[in-house]
Amino acid sequence: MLDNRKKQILQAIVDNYIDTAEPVGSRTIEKKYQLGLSSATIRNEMADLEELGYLMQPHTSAGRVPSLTGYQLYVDELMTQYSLTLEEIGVLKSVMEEKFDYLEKIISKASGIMSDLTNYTSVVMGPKIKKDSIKNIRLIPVDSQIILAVIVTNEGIIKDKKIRLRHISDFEGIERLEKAINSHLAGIESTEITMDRVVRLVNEAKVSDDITIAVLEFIKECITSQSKDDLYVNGSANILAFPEYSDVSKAKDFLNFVGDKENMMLAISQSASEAGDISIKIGGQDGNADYSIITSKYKIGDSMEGVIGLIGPVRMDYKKAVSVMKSVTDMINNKMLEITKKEDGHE
Amino acid sequence: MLDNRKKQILQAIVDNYIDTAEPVGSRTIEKKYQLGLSSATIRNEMADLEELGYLMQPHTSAGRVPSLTGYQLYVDELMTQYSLTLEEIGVLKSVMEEKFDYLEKIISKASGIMSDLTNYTSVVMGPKIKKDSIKNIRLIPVDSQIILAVIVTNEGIIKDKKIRLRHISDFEGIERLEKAINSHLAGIESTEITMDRVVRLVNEAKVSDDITIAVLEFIKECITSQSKDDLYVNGSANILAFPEYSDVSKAKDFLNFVGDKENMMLAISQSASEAGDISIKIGGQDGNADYSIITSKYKIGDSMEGVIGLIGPVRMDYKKAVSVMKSVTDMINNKMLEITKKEDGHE
DNA sequence: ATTTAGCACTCACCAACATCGAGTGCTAAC
DNA sequence: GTTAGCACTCGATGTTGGTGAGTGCTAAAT
Repeated sequence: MLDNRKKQILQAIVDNYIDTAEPVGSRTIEKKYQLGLSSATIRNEMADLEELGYLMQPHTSAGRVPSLTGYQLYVDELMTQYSLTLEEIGVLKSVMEEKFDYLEKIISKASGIMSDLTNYTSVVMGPKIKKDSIKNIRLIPVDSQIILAVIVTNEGIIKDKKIRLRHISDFEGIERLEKAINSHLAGIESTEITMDRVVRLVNEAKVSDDITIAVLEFIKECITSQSKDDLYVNGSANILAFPEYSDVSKAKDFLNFVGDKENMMLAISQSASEAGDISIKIGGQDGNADYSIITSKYKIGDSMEGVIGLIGPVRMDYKKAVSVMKSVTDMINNKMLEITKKEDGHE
Repeated sequence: MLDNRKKQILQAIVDNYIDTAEPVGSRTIEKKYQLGLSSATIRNEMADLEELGYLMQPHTSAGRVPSLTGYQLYVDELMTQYSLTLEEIGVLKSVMEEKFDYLEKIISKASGIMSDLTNYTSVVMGPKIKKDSIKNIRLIPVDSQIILAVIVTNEGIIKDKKIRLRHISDFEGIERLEKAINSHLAGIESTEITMDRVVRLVNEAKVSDDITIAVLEFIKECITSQSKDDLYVNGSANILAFPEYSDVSKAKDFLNFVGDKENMMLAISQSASEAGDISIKIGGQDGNADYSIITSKYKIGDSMEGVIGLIGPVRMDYKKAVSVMKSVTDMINNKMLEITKKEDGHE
């Protein structure tokens, strides 16, 4: 479709624009990137690229700026690899050497690292538990009103939640419910939590509905990972460093977007679900969006998976972002392995 | 010290400046506030007020702006009461009617409401548990590596934490530890958690040090309220709406300040501890601060207390902020009463 | 048939300059 | 003690012309 020379030029333009945030002109390309072409030729090619929709001109006598399609082509075909600097590797290493006990700490640290290294806004979604890897569920009455529900996965990760009820008296019932849930659990899907199944459970456990429903809600939450508490956002103030957000109202929009956790979870999980390992969503596709979202899935053994993401201006350093994200994903995987391995060694 | 007329004029100036964010001149005061004085007289008084240190002039031919001491006098003596509008009362009412099960939900909702109503950044610190109101502590091993530690207060509020250890085998030891802690608990102070005490506990429980230390750490956290998870910050993007933060670098400083939870907890608890019910800290006193912090304590029965706060530009609508804060504090108290009453009815 | 040099043209950006007006301080009259 | 009047200050706003980076086009060079 696009001949080689056009691609080279497009790549140079995108690279340069990502770097400088300024429309790039033909002379800049001629001097900075030795393509063996005169500015006039580049000029002609640029006119072509504009006609094809890969470039845009803010005004007649300005340089060119990549269009969304331009960025798309860039991330799909043109983008080169970025290698982390020694310093960056150092930061990652130092984190690798820290001891982590809990999933949450790793997750939140990962988010911090990502935003530190990229200066973009990072977001990490706590893992959802895969249906078939729940080792067991415990229901512990701690008070006359509160049950602590705990899910333990095969990998030894636990999630817990307090369930508050009007009054608990039927302790044996809760025990029966615990048993009933554990035995019916194998391979439960969130969509399979139907009234039917609930009725059967209630019958078996002979415990009041409200307890059962609350517990099942919790399980569903773990499977679909829809808890706001599991979302870690970092470095949203970074956005202000980018000239495209020196307009305060734009910055405000952005911060409101990133601050709204529901919204954010939706955006992240949508973006992630559509693609495989790493997905890049270039601004404006949601209609309301002036920024790009890069997401990557991480896995904890076979039992859990979650998503990490970076959000920044459309003029984002995609190659750096992608490479940092890969490293962080690896880091999470390794650190989790460490935690879960520890247990295996002992049992 | 200050005669009445000077106070009136100072009040008018502060009120107006809070409203408009613009230096206020003598003519404005003459027209907007009927003090029965000509602009010339007001001018003279303003010159006096400036000499006394209550006002400042950005430049020779501009109006006057309150100085920090000016604000201080204003909040101490001059500030009138603000009554919430019907609309604002409506918002609060609608929240009052919602059902809340959990402390955390109320807390986080309260934070949201506060920032919505004032357009400032709100922060709510989860309550710390008073030492003498811990009903009991439970240690529940849920896995070969994890103990769930749960504190239940007299009011029926619970806090819990996962404690991960290398390997747990000594289940009886944990039970002994639980008993030992519960019996030694009466009147424990965070400062009293010394090596000494730990040793004694370990001796009594005959369980390994690391478990004991981890559990005591958790208790300490609950007593001193030093958990980052219990801090809810809302509406930090609001700051961008204020002209004093249209300078992006200032806005960035602010957002970084508010985003740093450790920092924030320190600032809030310092501010709150110094005064009684409501404390107003006017910018700059920390050296690094360009903004004001208003804090108010809330209580849950006799067993817990926490802090809510508002952070905004020095030119803050103090009267509104204070009144909203009072209402929200009341709301928290009432809602908590509801939750804890529920239990009393049953027991 | 490309590529390139050359040139006229466009347009954002900036500095210099003038203008405006809100606000002051001071003096003199009330 | 208060106020009217006036000269003065100084930031904000608007205008103007120059500058330079960049373009598109044409004609010469390869």
